[in-house]
Amino acid sequence: MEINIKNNGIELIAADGFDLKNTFDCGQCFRWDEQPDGSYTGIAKGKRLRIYPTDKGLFLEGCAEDDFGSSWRDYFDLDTDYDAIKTELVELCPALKCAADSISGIRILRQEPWEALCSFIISQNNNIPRIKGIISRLCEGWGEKHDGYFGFPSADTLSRLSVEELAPLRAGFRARYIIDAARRVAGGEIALDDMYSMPIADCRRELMKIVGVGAKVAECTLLYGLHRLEAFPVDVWMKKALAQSFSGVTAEGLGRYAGIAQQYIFHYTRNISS
DNA sequence: GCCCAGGTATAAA
DNA sequence: TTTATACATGGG
Repeated sequence: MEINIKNNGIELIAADGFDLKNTFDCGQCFRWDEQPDGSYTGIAKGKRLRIYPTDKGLFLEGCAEDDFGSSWRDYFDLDTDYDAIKTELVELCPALKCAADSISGIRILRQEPWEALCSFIISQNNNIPRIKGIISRLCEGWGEKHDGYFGFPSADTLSRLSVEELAPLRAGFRARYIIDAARRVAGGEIALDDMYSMPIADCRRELMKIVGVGAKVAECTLLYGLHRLEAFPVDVWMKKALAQSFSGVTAEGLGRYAGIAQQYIFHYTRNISS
């Protein structure tokens, strides 16, 4: 990975394996927004960044060299070769080729586990614009304030709130789920940081102890918050697609990168039917 | 107004 | 074990 260090940011050279729209707007994250000029701005790990294409690659505006090394390089998963993963998946399952081509340059971000868990609790039976709105209010209401923006509130902070105090969030029936998750995580009953290496079946069972966390939210947390690429979130659309266009395709059959294949299939089936 | 959203808890069959 | 329904809210 070649980089150019400039005075106001860092340029990634030949970042053709990183498509901004397919990465930020695929439904895996909720704090990145496309701007009118085509750039994306987002907040992660308590830091803010603006990112846009250049003729040579991508420019990370406002990114200091040490922030790149300690945060963004990891967050964008820049040391993983997604093209090689795609090749492996298509060899394993040739039917995936069209689906993979429909979302080229997607990367699975290394989001923080608590933020992912909380975000996907909020996402249930909800639409993306409103999910983003709720998360935005959550951060502005209880997140740590930085220079003009807010970080994602910790489980510890949220664990001290009551459902009533969370009313301004307008999260509806999900408010008590958020509180339950925050209390179990803050209290140490659910050890998210252990889930990077625990057997995935154990992770699923632990996560589903939280009220409001079912199979789908658990898989999303594992895939997007813990970078467990073998996790395989399946919703009703996916079930239909798997039964029709991808019959016989299962998480077990797809192996260690099932979650990436899932993103191919999800995006592909959403596009052809809308 | 109406439909429905990257689901889940709960109660029935 | 599988199938129906309510759930809070608001975007389109």
